[in-house]
Amino acid sequence: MEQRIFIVEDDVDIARLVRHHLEAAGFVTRIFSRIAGVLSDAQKEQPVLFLLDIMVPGGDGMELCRQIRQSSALAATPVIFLTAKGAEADRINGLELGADDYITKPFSPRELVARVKAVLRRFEKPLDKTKITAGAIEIDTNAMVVTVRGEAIITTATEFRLLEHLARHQGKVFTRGHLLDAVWRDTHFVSERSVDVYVRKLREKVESEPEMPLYIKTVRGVGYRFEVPKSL
Amino acid sequence: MEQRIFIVEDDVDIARLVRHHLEAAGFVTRIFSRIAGVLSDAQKEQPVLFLLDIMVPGGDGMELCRQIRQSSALAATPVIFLTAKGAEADRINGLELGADDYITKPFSPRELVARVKAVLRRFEKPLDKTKITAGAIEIDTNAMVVTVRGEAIITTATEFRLLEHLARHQGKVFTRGHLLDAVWRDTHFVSERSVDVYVRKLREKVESEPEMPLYIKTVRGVGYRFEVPKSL
DNA sequence: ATCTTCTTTTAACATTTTATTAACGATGCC
DNA sequence: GGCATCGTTAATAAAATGTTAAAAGAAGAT
Repeated sequence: MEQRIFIVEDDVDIARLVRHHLEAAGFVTRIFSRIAGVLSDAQKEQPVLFLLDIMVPGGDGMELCRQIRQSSALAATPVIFLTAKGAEADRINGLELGADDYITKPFSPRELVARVKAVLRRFEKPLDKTKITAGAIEIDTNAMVVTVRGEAIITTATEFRLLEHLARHQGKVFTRGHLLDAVWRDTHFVSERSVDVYVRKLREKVESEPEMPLYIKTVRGVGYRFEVPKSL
Repeated sequence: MEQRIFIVEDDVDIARLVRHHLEAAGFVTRIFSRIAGVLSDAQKEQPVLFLLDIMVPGGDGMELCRQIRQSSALAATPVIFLTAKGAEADRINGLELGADDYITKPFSPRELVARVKAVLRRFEKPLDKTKITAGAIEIDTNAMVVTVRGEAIITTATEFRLLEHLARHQGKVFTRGHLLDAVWRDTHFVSERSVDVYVRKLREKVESEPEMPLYIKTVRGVGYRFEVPKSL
């Protein structure tokens, strides 16, 4: 699962250093040396976290943070401030900012990575606490268990997410592209044919006759649709 | 289990930010900008905690705290005061009045969430069931003793907390991150793989066949789930 | 304090499972 | 028929987890 972090920092040396440690920890990073463009790119690339230097040219970090919080697509994305030690740090301490954590320079690589991971952990969405029922299929998102005609079936995490998404929006047709976006973690290098393979796997586990699927229908030229068989 | 927190704070910006961080931490919040209505709504909604600004219009926070303590339905609900910096006197009064903690502004998000969780921990324990039974496993949280198939087993403190947390929420899947947050004291420098090691240790002590665990199941791609074997 | 012992954490390697693609067959549609 | 789309399978690459042991850190005892 690719996790992209946006680093907004004008000091090239610091930015590179931060990038180096975050990438060593498995993150993908993007560096911005000015504020311009950060928001619009973030809408597209959906970073999991922002690391903002408070003193970036072309505006300031706090202002950017406020804008992030006001953008519905990004409001739930955590923000960590990078700040120089001293007086600046005091302002950060204030709640008026909306950052989720702050790191004062100089900082140790270990601490940087630890803080980033800790914040991401806190932001992990709690699993939904719902039961979805569709015909003879029951999906318990809390326990991550699927029951078909009373029997529990075993699914992989991706199969589960795909089934959940289809069943949650039953009746609606999704293109393969939409399913990739909704279900897969990183869609960049994944071919749309993967969806076909997963649909096949789900049909094998969920349908009594995979070749004549009752639940997961294909809509030729478009994609797939989950529906509840009329006979039920 | 949904945990609702009442925020009583007239400064809208602060209230929103507090809400943002608490909700990110998984709590449900309600904001009151005045004291009127807090008590009566609390009777109905049973919040698990109050966050009171000492200086709210329409009365004051201390008075509200006193009323909470006098209401039999709410007397056991913890209260945390939000106070302006340097108001030393307020702290003392607040604690004397029955507040369980106080946070001085400005404060960091991490501190806020940490304090709230700490207070809840303190309050929840005695109220919780002291004995958890799951299949052939018995956990006495009071005595900190675990019994498996009639035999007492010895666990370390961390093992115990992990087992307790899993067993208390049996059937639910937890990510390693959530387990770290819930079970470990300081999560900052701890890798998620530590969870795996502890699961292994618990399986060795709890399962009759650690390689084919019946209680502590792994949910690949997600985390772990505690369940009671069907045969029991 | 110092030493000892127990606990916690990480790091490394082994193992298992899952994700992805590519190739080819089947099917529907004009 | 011919073209595009979908189904199916199996091989391979990639990722997640299991497992162990050793290092680092805490807690207790002397």
